Amino acid sequence: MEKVKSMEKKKLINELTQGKEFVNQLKNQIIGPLASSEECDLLIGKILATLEKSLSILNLKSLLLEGGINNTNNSTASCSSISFLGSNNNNISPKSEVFDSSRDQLDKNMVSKKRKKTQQWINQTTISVNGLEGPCEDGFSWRKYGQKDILGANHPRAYYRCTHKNTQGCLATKQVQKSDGNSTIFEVTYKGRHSCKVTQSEIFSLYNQKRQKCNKKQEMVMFNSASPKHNVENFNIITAKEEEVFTPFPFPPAPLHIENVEENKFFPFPSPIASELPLYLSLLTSQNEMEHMILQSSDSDLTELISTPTSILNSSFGGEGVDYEPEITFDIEEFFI
DNA sequence: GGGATTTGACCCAC
DNA sequence: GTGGGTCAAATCCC
Repeated sequence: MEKVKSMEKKKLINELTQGKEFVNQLKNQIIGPLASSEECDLLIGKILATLEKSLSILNLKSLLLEGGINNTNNSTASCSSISFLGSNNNNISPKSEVFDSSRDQLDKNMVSKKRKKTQQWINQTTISVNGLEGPCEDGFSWRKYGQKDILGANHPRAYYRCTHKNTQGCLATKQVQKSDGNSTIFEVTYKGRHSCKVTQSEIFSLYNQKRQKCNKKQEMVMFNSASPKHNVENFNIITAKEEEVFTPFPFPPAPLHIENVEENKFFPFPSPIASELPLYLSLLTSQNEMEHMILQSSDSDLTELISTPTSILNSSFGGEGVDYEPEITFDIEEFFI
């Protein structure tokens, strides 16, 4: 058993190390003047493969440790956290085939009599942008389709869906609501996964547009960290995404979030929200730290690392309270297709 | 004029 | 019946 654990750990470290290397290469490709789309595609494929393997290992591990089903640590959606919420409070990895197939296996074994709801993946994030009117763009194109006063909430909740819903049938949606406690904090919940195709050039174009737009509105604090006017307290969102995310990147997340579990390209970070490529890369390079922690950690520590990776991401953002769940997955494809 | 936002009405799960 | 989510017509904005 110990041997298996050790092998697992080594495999994980190896995969993460490879992923990090690929990201660095990709970063150089993107930043470099001679970036070729073919090379970028190749690297992206490699990155996805390594991350997928890593996630598979993590998901299997967490599945074994938590019993697979109802592996909740009740960490849903605390303020300044990014998490996926499964239906019935099952915090299940949205897109992990490994996890889901394993869960299915367990379902078969346990013959759950509970009726399953349609899986819905929520990437909940919190953004705090002092002095700003709202959260920054997350790299996806959203259209507001509704707003509701929520019982017990001081601020209304705004509903957004992907602009490509009609043209491409993209079902990604997000909800944005100001925090009751702190009106400078926006709680963004991503649902569904982006199925729309956004080309790489579109992403960068969008990225630049958003950047300019946000600079105009003094919204892009993340790019103006030197400005004393702006302070991002809990910029969990890597406005990528989202988005989704998720997300998921809402990441995860983006972009991230998700009813379709059929795809197997994941990204272990929150929010599809994720939309700022540099931040993604920054996050990815934090694997170095993760790797370091894993190396130093005992097996139980690894579990803790998975369930409370706050410190890892914190270092990347220089902020506080960035949590993500082990189940969080992110379809990086959404950002690079 | 076309796309985005607003907002009241409607739907549906609980 | 209630509250959250979505629809769609009206309106706004570029």
